[in-house]
Amino acid sequence: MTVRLRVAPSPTGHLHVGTARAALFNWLYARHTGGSFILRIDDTDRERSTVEFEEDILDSLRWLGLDWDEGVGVGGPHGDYRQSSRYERYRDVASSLVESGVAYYDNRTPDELEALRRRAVAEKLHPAHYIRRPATAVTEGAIRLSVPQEEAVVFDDLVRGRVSFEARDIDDFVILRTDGTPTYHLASTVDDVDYGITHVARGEDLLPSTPKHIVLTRALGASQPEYAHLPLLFGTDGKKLSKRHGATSLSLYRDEGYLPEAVFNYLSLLGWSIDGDRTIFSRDEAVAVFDLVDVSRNPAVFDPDKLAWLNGEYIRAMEPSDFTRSARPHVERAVGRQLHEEEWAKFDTVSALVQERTRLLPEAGDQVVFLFEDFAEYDPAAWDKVMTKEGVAGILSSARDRLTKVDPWDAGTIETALRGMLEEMGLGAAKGLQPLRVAITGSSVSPPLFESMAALGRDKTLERVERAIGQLSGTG
RNA sequence: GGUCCCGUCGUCUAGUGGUCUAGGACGCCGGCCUCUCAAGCCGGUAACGCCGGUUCAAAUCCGGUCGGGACUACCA
Repeated sequence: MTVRLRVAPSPTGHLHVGTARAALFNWLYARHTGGSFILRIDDTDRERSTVEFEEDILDSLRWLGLDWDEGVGVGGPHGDYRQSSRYERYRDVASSLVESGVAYYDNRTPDELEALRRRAVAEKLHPAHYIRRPATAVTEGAIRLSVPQEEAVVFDDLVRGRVSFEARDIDDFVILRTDGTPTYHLASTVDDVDYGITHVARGEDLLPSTPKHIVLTRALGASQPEYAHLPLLFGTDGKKLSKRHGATSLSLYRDEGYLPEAVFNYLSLLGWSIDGDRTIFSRDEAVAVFDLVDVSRNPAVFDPDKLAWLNGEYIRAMEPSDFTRSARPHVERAVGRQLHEEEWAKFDTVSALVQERTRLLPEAGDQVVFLFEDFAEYDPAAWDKVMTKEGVAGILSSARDRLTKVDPWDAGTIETALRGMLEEMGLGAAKGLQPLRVAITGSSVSPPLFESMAALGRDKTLERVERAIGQLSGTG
């Protein structure tokens, strides 16, 4: 039998990194086994579901490189793979379960149900203890599944091993609401059965719901899928990852210039490892060895620092031309306007230098703004640290004189001239060059100086050296 | 409270009775290199929650304990 897995996000928000990680593991296992990966959209919450979020989810999945074989957007033998299209199917299933006697109508009010729960708790019983089929049958209201009380529900979870729930702890849960809409348990289970899902790999938060799904699956006369409950993702405070922890939507990472390969690699490391000592590996390498049984049981803390480091590794590994192209939007964003061809040519001359110094693409922009716009003011800390020292004015004016004569204007010639100056003045490179860096970039941190000057051009370079001299003498 | 899950460096993890005075990675600290910053290289920091038991031998098996988490809806 071929393996079939699915991911079933709700379009009530952007694709969450936790959902993305679950999708990733499903995808890895499908690809590893040569099975199918299916995208279903669980949009039964009509109030909060939007087409924009659905689009965002599809885009994010594609961006991550998780292609699906069936489902929303690509079709397949099971309709459009949206739960909102299957209400009739869910109602039919619920009524037939009532007919066969394994489900029943319940028109008790929330207050009555609450009273039953309180009573059970007061008697130190499971809250669900008294929520069972009422003595007298009714023919309206919500529909509950009658959970068989004889035996425990036991299953072998691929990541957790044997898990067991006492039947008496499983309440007769609602499968169809009074308004005729399905609950998550019904819709999800019916879909898994109808779509022939063989492996359900999802977040551990659904572990307590699994016995319900198993009981329902049996009631439907279907065979039970394998379950794999993946460890949850936590924020740095040890709590389930949520909005409070900052960036939790995948599209945000895309917009902030993370590389999909890096995010893929990082996410795969959360709860899984390819072996004892490799951290960086390709999709194909992961596909080759991935197995759900190797997934870790403990929750993983999402560490933005490590993701950033990994992203830097991937950026440095890029083809220089790919980097240049990827960096462009970020450069324009940092500069605050579009650049023309001549300016791009300048950027190209320092692109490789910038690439080595970039972890996150937006940093590439920050490093080169000085090439295209005059900075408004010097970084105060940089100025205090390097420009207030003895002899700085002399360095600047001497450099100005030398730079005026540099010909041709390229990094090598500039370096020769400036190093000649350093030697003549008896200055160390660090001491003699930092003032020039601050003068032309406004900052004490920048790409290498000679290349920066070469890209900036002679006129601008001299202009900025003059500006610094003026500032020093108090007339700037 | 109840049910269930989890417990190796700050973090992600390797480890399935001896090869573990516990390995790799991020971070952090120090050094080298160096025009700054990165990168690179070298070195360092730091963990088997605790208590019992089984065994010649336990991070690995068992029990208990403590701690954390998820769930506990006519949300998903």
